[in-house]
Amino acid sequence: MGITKSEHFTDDQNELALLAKALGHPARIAIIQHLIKVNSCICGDIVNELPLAQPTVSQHLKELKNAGLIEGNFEGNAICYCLNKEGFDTIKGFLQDIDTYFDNKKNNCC
Amino acid sequence: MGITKSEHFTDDQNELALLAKALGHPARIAIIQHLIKVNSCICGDIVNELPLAQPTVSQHLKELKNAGLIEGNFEGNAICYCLNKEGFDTIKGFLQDIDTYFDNKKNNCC
DNA sequence: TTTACATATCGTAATATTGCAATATAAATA
DNA sequence: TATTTATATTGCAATATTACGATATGTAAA
Repeated sequence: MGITKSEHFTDDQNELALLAKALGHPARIAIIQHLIKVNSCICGDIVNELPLAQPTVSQHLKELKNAGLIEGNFEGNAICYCLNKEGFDTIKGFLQDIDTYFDNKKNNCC
Repeated sequence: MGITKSEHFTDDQNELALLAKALGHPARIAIIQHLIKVNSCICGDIVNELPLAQPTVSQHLKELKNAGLIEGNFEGNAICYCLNKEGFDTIKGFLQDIDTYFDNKKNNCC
């Protein structure tokens, strides 16, 4: 079907899945890694960093923005992109739960 | 197209994207949260925990396994599922890079 | 060796995603 | 205002994902 039965899951589960899904493409990972690498916001010219056409990059940026992982603000002629801490904090919370699992796991059948 | 241009990205980027993609569905988040909640491995009966048909759950488990996020071993009649630390450690490494970004960010235009 | 139970695979329909050319929009500058 | 530059939107083709019924496979116990 291709349609996800979101209504059967909790808001928490759906939000985490949306965040993870937004990270689930190498172009979007590359965008985020580039932001990390320059250690700053990127004001314009993110298209030339990626091996994809401009409309495709625009679409990936939109998905990251919709998921709440990046922010984009007009800076003169261009748009300034930054990572959005909130989105990543949600993922971090999930990974902390996983750490707890490994710290406390009772049964080691695997 | 629906086809990802993996060959244009690094192995690192492709691997992270695959891991994130595997987490990018609420059913798969639910499976992992259930493993966390029971604080142990789950030997059988994971189908009844989810609002999806058995073949669908089997498919989701397969994707989590392929991504390296869970492990499954035969335990008598059933299969025992556990979280796989390695996969999650890769994601944690990525999030640590993001922490570094927020700690050191030079330019605060956003 | 049947039977029962758990899980995997196949086949298929519905929908989503990816990518890009063409085009539109928006802001700065000449 | 016209031009340039940066980004977004539209429309579409190719491919991927999701879901499940039907069925196969594998394991343990009767």
